Amino acid sequence: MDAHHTILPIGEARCASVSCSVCAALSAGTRLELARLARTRKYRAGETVLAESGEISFVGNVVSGVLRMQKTFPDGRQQIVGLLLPSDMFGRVYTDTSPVAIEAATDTVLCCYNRTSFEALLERCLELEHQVLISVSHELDAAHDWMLLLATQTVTERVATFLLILRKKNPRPSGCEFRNGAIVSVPIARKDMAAYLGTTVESLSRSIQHMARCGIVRIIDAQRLEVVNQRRLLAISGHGPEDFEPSSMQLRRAG
Amino acid sequence: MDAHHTILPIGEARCASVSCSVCAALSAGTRLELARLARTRKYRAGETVLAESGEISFVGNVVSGVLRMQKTFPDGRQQIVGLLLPSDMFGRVYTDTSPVAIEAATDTVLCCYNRTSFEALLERCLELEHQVLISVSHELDAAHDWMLLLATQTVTERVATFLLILRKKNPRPSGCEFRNGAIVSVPIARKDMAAYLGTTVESLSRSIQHMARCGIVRIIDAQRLEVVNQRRLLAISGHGPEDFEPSSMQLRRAG
DNA sequence: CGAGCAATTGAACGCTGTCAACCCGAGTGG
DNA sequence: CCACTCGGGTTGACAGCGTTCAATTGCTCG
Repeated sequence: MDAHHTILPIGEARCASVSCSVCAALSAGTRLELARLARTRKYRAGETVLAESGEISFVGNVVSGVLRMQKTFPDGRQQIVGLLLPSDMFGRVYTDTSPVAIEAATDTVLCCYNRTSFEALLERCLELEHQVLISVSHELDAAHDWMLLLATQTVTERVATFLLILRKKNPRPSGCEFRNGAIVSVPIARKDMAAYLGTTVESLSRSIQHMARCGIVRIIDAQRLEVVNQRRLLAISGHGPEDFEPSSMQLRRAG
Repeated sequence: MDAHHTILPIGEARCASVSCSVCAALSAGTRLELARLARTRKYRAGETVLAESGEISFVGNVVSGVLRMQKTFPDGRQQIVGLLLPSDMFGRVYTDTSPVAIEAATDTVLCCYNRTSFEALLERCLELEHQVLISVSHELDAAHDWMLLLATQTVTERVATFLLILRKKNPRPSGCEFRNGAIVSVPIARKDMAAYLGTTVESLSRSIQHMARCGIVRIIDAQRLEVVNQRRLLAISGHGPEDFEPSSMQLRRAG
């Protein structure tokens, strides 16, 4: 209904299929077929990409920005069940309606494929279906991890875990290694962060300020935190160092 | 290491492939190939089927009993991230190690397939990979639903939701329609129920006893509850009637 | 400059986890 | 047959974490 977002033909942003985690593992031929289907869409922060229980007319992957997958209760309570960062796939195949709402948490550029066309391609390309299956499996793993976090950890533990995840995902900016490499940029607002961590903005703020007073992090601004004492951050998170080492991430990539 | 469980050749329990949700959608040919791979395994309550971070040597589906998928923190806190009831699939393809522990919550009979053989079959049978993809997608939906429950609902709300889910899954026993049809059998112990609902046995007990005092349920024994007032149970759960469809009899008074 | 939003801070209440005791049925062994 | 043990389940008292309500600050935008 609302057409605030823009749809561009290919060519504009030259949809970065190569940087999509699913596409990256495909053969050149399949990737070419995918590229033919690709359309770029841009959304402003707050706009809805796919509505909860709404029709899924397209799927795709994030080029830039952040999408949130969220579910809402009849009484209004809502929870973010997943964040989608650049290269992540969104949408669902073989299903008509989306079980979650997908919204732009920031201004966002997406690389989209018409769902039925994508499904048709799936039928022909075994390797593509293969990749999609692996992608959904990883999403399931992430969901299980988050269930553990939501059900057993305190708010401060969750915040610590979230910061470590961000630190793992955001490869340190070019040239930064020691102190500067510990700067974590939070790509979303406190409100979304709270909804993702299953708490409130107030409790979230208290946790962050508390960690700052303890000298664990330093607050540069609302979106940027410097990890001053990573050891204590790890201890607070309740995880072992192995859960956030860059090496463990690369091992999982292989299918 | 522990070989308490028993492995039987086919024929014994005549692995009920037809009652497996994934297998049911397959063609006769594919089903036959699957049946050739099938081996029956039996586990006693408490035994481990697949260890967390352990090798996945086989996959399969539940014939009878209940499996729990659980994750454990370094400090010992643990959370059940999913229950597997008869006809549900367990295990994971294209992955060497299991991200969750899979344990028998009750005495259990499984229908198992060697994982590599199963994967080889997947490569040949598009429809099977198709079904597995759909199965994992549904698991993901369930995980998202549960995240919403864990993060936003109170313990009593979770209990109500859980009972309604059980009521939906367990088709009413033969011949029972009205009052008797409202008897929900809880297939697991309080301890597992608490771990699944992200709470403690004490809080769980209090919630159930409270609902009993309010005349919403009647406690027959620890494993069997009668739903006396389904309307209030639905109201407590925070869901609309549509979320638990088969019980749409409630709305029928108008026509 | 005022409106509006994001973020923070303070105070008080309440849900729920923790610790403890208790009940009860099922084994178990004398 | 009884005493004992053990595990599952229930109940009570209590403290604490976190939500809720409320107020304040700082910033952007019109």
